[in-house]
Amino acid sequence: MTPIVTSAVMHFGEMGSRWGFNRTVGQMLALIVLSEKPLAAQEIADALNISRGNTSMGLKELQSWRLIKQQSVPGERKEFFVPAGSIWVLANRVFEERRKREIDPTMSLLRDLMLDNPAHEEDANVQEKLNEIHDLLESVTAWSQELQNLGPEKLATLMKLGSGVGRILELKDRILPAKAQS
Amino acid sequence: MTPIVTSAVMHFGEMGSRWGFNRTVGQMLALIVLSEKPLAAQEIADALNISRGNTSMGLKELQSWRLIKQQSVPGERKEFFVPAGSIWVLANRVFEERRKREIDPTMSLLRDLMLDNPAHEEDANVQEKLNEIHDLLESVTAWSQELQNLGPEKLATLMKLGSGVGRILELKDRILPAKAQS
DNA sequence: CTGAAGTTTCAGAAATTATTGAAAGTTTAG
DNA sequence: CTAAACTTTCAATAATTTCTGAAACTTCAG
Repeated sequence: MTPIVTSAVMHFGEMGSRWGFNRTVGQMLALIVLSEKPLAAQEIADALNISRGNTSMGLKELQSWRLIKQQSVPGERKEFFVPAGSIWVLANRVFEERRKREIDPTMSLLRDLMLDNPAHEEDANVQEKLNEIHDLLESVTAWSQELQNLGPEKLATLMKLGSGVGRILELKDRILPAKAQS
Repeated sequence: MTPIVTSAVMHFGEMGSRWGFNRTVGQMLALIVLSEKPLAAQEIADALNISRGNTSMGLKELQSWRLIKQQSVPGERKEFFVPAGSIWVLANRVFEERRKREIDPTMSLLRDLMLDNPAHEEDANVQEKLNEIHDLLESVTAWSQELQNLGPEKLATLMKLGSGVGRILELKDRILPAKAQS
């Protein structure tokens, strides 16, 4: 590993836990993404100085996040690993996976609690608050979906618009009917 | 605590670590948000069955996230705690705080690495990839800023638009000049 | 079928993170 | 100033998470 790669790998390791996986999994991801060629499990273990067993578990986890995929190299017995797609794809996968783990279970619980009939009078207020949280989470997830569907280029266009989005929004009543008309 | 509140508090505890804080901090946040009245530290410790010391640290952390604030109740010696704002405000704070911890350090490192002059030839490719990651993170954070500035009502409007956003985007060249003209 | 090359599993060890509770600190009423 | 009421700190301990490495497993060439 060149010094630059080493820095990046170390950093992704440290950040790993904040991003939802552990140190070694973070390092492994960085290594695989930055590598020019497919990497074998043993190469990864050697580069990062971790046990072969740990490497195997880490690869399994990265696959469960759909961030890497196996690739057979003709003539070679062992399996090699490469990123599951472009940076944009990988970022989307992380988002999606985190949504599944961080938001979906909460939305589900909130829905259930809202259906429970209140056992106490103070529950009315509580349910209202839970409802508010639920709606907010729903909005945010629906929105991030929308952005994902746009793809990176359109996202960039939208970005350049900046606060212009607010302005467009004010105009939408004028625009959309016109569009419907055509 | 009513059964509904208990369920919610427990759930926020379990999710806590995924959201960036630990179990008890998650429980404390839920309790404070769902409570109708300001809560004293001792009440929180009792309700959650945790030590007074742990409570104190948890409150400190919630304050560092700017999710709760202290409130003095006239005639009372002790301090009480209430949410730092509406659900929308709290959600924004969590987003912002997480961005600071999860994205900003990485962007900063990536910028530095991109400035380093490559020691090896294979670094050229690596730097290109790092650059790509950097730009993506930049886009996403700028966008989430934008959404935060819009506020909840406009976000809702935008939401209803759904995939219409894509369509509007196609029209923007027609719209924005018109706007500039007026 | 055999064994070499490779991978996965998992019990225990190591490392990290969270929690307690007692001691030290702070604030205020009197 | 003193003492009661309350809060914070932090060393020790408990709980949790991660990592290792040896054993079990799989695959395939010969």
